[in-house]
Amino acid sequence: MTGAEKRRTARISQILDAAALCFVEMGFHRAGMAKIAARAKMSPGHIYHYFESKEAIIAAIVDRESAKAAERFAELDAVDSNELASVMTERAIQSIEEKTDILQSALNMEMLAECQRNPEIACIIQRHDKYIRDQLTHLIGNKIGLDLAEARTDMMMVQFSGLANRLLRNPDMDLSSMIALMRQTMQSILTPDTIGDHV
Amino acid sequence: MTGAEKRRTARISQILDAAALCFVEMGFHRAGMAKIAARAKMSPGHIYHYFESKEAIIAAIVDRESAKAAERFAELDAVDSNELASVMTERAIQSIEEKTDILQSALNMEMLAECQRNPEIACIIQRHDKYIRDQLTHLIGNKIGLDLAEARTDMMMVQFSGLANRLLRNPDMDLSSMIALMRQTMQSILTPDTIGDHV
DNA sequence: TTGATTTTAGAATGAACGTTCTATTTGTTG
DNA sequence: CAACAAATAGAACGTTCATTCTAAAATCAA
Repeated sequence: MTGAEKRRTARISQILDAAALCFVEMGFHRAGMAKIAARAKMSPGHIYHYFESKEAIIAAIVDRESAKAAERFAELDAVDSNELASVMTERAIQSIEEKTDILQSALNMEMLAECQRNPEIACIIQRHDKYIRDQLTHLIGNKIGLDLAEARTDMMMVQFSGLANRLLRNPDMDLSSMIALMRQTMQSILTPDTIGDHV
Repeated sequence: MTGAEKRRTARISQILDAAALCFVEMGFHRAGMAKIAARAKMSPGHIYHYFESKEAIIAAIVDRESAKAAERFAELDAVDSNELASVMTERAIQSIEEKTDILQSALNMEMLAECQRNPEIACIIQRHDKYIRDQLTHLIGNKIGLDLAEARTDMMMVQFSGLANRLLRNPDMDLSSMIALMRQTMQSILTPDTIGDHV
């Protein structure tokens, strides 16, 4: 990578990092380019050498955040088949405990709200969602070897997003009982004969 | 109710209805007062005779939409105890099938995004969430008479919000299999001995 | 009907915002 | 080092937006 290319990717990271912070704090449409630029330590005008518009920055953020989530699922492919079910369960619990994921949740809601009126954003989100779903279905069906892998995947994904949603609506909720609930539900989803054959 | 009072409440409804439509289509912060006023068939300035600011309109919308959701749960109090479990299940499925709830989802996401930076909105949402949760816990614990009512309530609420979330992320999803999944999960939640005693 | 009060319209205001433009600095290359 | 290209700053522009202000229309009371 040449010096120019290095600088370019560094600047783009600066912009995306700054934008992500601003978006979490103020939302996509109240975060101004001036604020983003100040945080990225460059002039507003300079941002336009790397991004065509503010919309392009939003799209890039959505893509990056979705890709992050997808990557974490992809890591599970390397886990041993016998341990996979318990590793997935622990990962799920871990994501509840980590405070950092609340920031992620903030962006998630912003993204979901946005994808209902911005087709480009909707497309990005759907692409990553499909990737995660395919990945999980493969893990559950082929590696763990359970039947009805798609139904189990959907249950799991409902569980994940539902939990994030509830933590936003009720931030004072008792985390430990939520974790117990999540552990049990995950085990139930990843156990044979739990799901009826009428699905 | 005097003529003046009638007119007043009519105008307020006009404004809230118009605002709700605008907010669904463009989001809280891109929907301009001019658009809302045009849709409510009055001048922008006139809106300020009924609402102190745009923020106040947002708060009123959040309150109204949350109250609508809470009301639908309150209706279940009148249902016969023996039928309650199946009525709740059918209600859940119905809410998946109704296309109108997608509009509701749009507003929900907007509201959840907003409540992360607007404490007043957060307060409104938390109040209604607590009301719904208490209501459900009462129904499950006292009317149906199941143990571990709080845990079952939380599972149910996770399920609900999770499903709405997933339908946004993957609008082409097969509804009938989702409904089958929901029916089974609801039955599982509302059946004794489903939940382990370590919760 | 007349006077008073409320309701309504619509233009005016001032701030904020996304974007563009011009100029300056920095870095690279022959 | 000189000359050119890329990077960067920051002011300027045009627009949009929430809000305010002024005045007209409508309603009501007596």
